[in-house]
Amino acid sequence: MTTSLDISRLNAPKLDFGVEKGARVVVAMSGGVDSSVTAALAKLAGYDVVGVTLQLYDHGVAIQKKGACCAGQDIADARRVAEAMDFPHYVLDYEDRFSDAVMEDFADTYLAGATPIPCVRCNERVKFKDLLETARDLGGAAMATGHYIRRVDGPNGPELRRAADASKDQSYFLFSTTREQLDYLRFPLGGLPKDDVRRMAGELGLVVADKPDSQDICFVPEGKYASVVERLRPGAAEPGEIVHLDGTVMGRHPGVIHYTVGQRRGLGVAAGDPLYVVRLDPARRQVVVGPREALLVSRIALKDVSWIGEGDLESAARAQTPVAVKVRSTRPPAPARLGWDGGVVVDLDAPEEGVAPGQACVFYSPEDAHDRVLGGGWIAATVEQGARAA
RNA sequence: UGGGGCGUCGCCAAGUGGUAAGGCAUCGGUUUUUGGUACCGACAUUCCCAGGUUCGAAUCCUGGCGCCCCAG
Repeated sequence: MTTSLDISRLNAPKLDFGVEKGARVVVAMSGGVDSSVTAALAKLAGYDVVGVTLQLYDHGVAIQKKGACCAGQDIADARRVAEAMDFPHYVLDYEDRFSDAVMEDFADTYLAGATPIPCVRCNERVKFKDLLETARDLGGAAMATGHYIRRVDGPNGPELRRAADASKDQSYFLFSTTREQLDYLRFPLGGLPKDDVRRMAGELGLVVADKPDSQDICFVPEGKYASVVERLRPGAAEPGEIVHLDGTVMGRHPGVIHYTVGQRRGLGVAAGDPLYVVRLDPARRQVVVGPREALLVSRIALKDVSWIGEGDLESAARAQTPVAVKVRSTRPPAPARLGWDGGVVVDLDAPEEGVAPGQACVFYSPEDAHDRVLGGGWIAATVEQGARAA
C-alpha cells in the first residue's frame, strides 16, 4: 500500500520544522486537505511523524456533512492519509473535553446575548492545550498543524504573523495563542498559497485532495446553530420583544439566541428601511434594533486579553499604543489605539459596524503591513460612535 | 346609515384608460474554519367582490362588502 514517492518530482517547498532532522513531530490532523498535506510534508522532510486526530463531537450528525472536521468520515480520511504516507496515527476521544470547553461556552455565550467563536475556543482550550500536552507526552519535539498562519523567530522569541495567503489567513482564530504554545507549535502552511497546498495533495495522491474546505461551525448541522443551543439548554431561550432604539415595540422574537449584533435578516419586521440588531438585552429578553448608522462603534472594551507583543500589556495599553485591529475574521486590520479604562480598551480611528460582544478583537502591529499578531481580547462591551463623553 | 375618505404582494407604497414602480420583510445563492454584514437572484397574469362602458380598465360607471374620520 505504501507508495514510493519521488520527492524530487514533487514541486514541494523545503520545510524546516525548526527541530533536528529525524525528530518526532506530532501533526494534528483534522481529516482535511491542509493538515493532511502538513503531515505528508513533514514525513517527506524526514521527520518522525505521528498523526493525531481528535474525535470531538457526535459522529451521527457529522458523517454526511461536507466541510466538517474531526468526526466520522474525517477521522477515517486522516487514517487513510497516515497509512498511505506510512506513519503512525492515533485517534483520541476528546468529546467530553470539547463539550466542556467549547460547546458549553457556545450555549452560555448565546444565552448571555453575545456571539461566541467556537473555533477560537477549540484552538485555545483543546488543540493548543490538551492536544498539545498529549503531543509532548508522545515525545514530540514539536506539534504541527495545518493552520494558515506563520511563526517567525524574532529577537525576543517566536512571533505570530499573518499567513502569506491573505485570503486564507487564520490569525483571527489564533489570537490567544501564548508564547509557550508558540514555542512548541509549527505552521508549515503559513507561507504557502492554498492553491499550492491543494496541488501538492493531488500530486501526493492523498485521498483528501479534492475535499472541500471546512466552513461553518463544525458541530452545527445546516447552519442551524440556535437548535444546538436549544438542545444544550432546553427551555432556556425565552421569547420577547423586538424594540426600536426610540422605544417603539416592533414585534416579537423567539429568543435572543437567534440574534447577533449587526444582524439584519431574520427580524421579520418591515419598516421602510432596513433594521439591524443594535443590542441584545437578555435580562429583559429584548432585541434592540435601529438603523444601520446606529451600528457604528468607536470604542471597544475587552476582557481576557492576551498579549504577545513587546513589553507588558498594561503598559502598552496605558501608553495608547497604536495598533491595527480586526473585529471579524474577514476584512483587513484597521488602525486603532489601545487604551486603559479599568481594563484594556480599543479606540478605533474609524468606527466599525456589527461589533458584537463575544467576538474577538485581534491586535496587529501597525508596521510590516500589519503582519504581526500582538494579541487580542474578547469583546465585552462597545461604545457607539459619538456617545463617548470622557 | 348625515357628511367625507379609503380598500394595489406579508407591511408600506407608486400608478387616474394602454396592458402592475420601488422600499421593507421573506426565500435562494455568492463570500466565509465563528456569528453578522455586503453582494446577486427570486418574489402580484393581478389591483376588495360582482356586473357594465371601452379595441383596451387597478385606473371610468353601477351595485355590494369592509375599514377610517367628522358630525349626530
